[in-house]
Amino acid sequence: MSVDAPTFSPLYRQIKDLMIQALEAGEWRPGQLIPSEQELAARFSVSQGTVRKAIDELAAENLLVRKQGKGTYVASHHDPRALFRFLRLVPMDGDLAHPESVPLECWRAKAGLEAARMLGIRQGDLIIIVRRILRFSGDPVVVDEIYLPGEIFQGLTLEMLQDWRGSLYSLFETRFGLRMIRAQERLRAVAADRGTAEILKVKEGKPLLSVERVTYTYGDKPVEWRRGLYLTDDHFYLNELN
Amino acid sequence: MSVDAPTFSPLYRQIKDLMIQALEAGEWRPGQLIPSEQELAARFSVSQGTVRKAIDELAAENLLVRKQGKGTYVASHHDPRALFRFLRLVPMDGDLAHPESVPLECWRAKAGLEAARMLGIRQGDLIIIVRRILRFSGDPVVVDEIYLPGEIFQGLTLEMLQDWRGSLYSLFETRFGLRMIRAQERLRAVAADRGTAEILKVKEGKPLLSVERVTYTYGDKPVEWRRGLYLTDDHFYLNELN
DNA sequence: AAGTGGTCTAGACCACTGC
DNA sequence: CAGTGGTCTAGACCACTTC
Repeated sequence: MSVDAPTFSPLYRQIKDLMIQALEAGEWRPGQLIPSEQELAARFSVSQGTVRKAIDELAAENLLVRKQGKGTYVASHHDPRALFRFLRLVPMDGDLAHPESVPLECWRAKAGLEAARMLGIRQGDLIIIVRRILRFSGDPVVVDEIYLPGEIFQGLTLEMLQDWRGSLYSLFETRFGLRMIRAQERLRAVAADRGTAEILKVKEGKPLLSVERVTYTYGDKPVEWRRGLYLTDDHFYLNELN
Repeated sequence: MSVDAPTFSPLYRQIKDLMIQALEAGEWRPGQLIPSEQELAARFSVSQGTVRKAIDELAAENLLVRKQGKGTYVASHHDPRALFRFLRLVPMDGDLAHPESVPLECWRAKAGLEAARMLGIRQGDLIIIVRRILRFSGDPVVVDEIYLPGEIFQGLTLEMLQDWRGSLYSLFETRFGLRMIRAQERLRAVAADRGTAEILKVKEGKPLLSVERVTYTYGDKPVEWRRGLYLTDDHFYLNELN
């Protein structure tokens, strides 16, 4: 009853893997221009069309960004368009104001059973926990609790978070060389506990949208686990089903 | 300050549009095999590679399904894999039992302001409303209220819904020739009202996940508006962010 | 004008399916 | 074996950006 391993890997996929290695190794950094298709074709000794197909897939996975006439760039969370790739919360009245992140706390702890499982580390390993709120045009709408593996995020402090202008992930990218590739979210409806209710200025028991997210970097390695509680009176979570 | 219309449309995209027309006109029906790439290349007087790129995009949009060695098929909601394309609710304990749909009511009404706006019809136009529940291994988990334009769904009855084995969309496909292409969902957390609470066997005020969905057919035409209330004690809404 | 990605073609060969 | 989609190549030309 053994299942055969895939016995055939097309050339363009091998090239793609080589390019992922180059990205992972930091040879090409976020925001930078990578070599032209012609150069890559020469480097890997394949035709331009083959490199092209590899880049096509990497662009579809949001690892690279093509710009006609200019070249191909490594995707970066500094790009303002990247912000809403993971944040699906939208104001009900087309108000496009960017949310403002307000870090509240940042402390060290030992990983419990659940955090360890979600982050792929051992129970008892050092983790860093961040609490922050997200405000839309001044009003607190989201309370986030973010669990990070201590090994990767050594040196992260509340000050660092508070001083940073930009998204969390753009900070992670520049300070820790971490690229967030994809994420998985599990949504449920829950009742607001006392503390959360106070922060969001609602009554205890208020229905909130609970969003648990595990975020992965290269090689499907989990590097962030967070739980957000969203107040959905004036906002909703928008999801496109294709 | 005028914005230029896209002044250039590549050949493969024109071919793609022609193929969408063939799908829309019913020349190729769900589940059927379409002509081979060679035949299509001859029919449209382009190279196979150009047809290929058109099909690539249609396959990426889930309108077509390629099967190596066999040919290219028109996607169908009869395909069991299609079921979970739109239903993102997953049991917390990897229980893969398929949900069971239980239609409760089906009646005619005139479209109110909101239904008319969502369905792109005029206020007062005939609509059909369906109420049903979804059960996972016997337990009611979802209450759906579904609004359909009367013009398209003439003749839909509760009996028809109850007799049907399979998903709603597969019924719509065979009985009304309607292909659901994509959908948009807006999620919020709400408190259970009296009636819903009774059906789901929970207390009034229980936090529920409200899922509003607008579903589109060819040409981005909305043809269904539904609101579901999901009980998320033993299930969650799973979303992949890529 | 030079360099980039984007399109289009034609042909060869590979992998998979069904007869 | 023939027919299908899948891969790979080489070359020509187009559209966009920059100098």
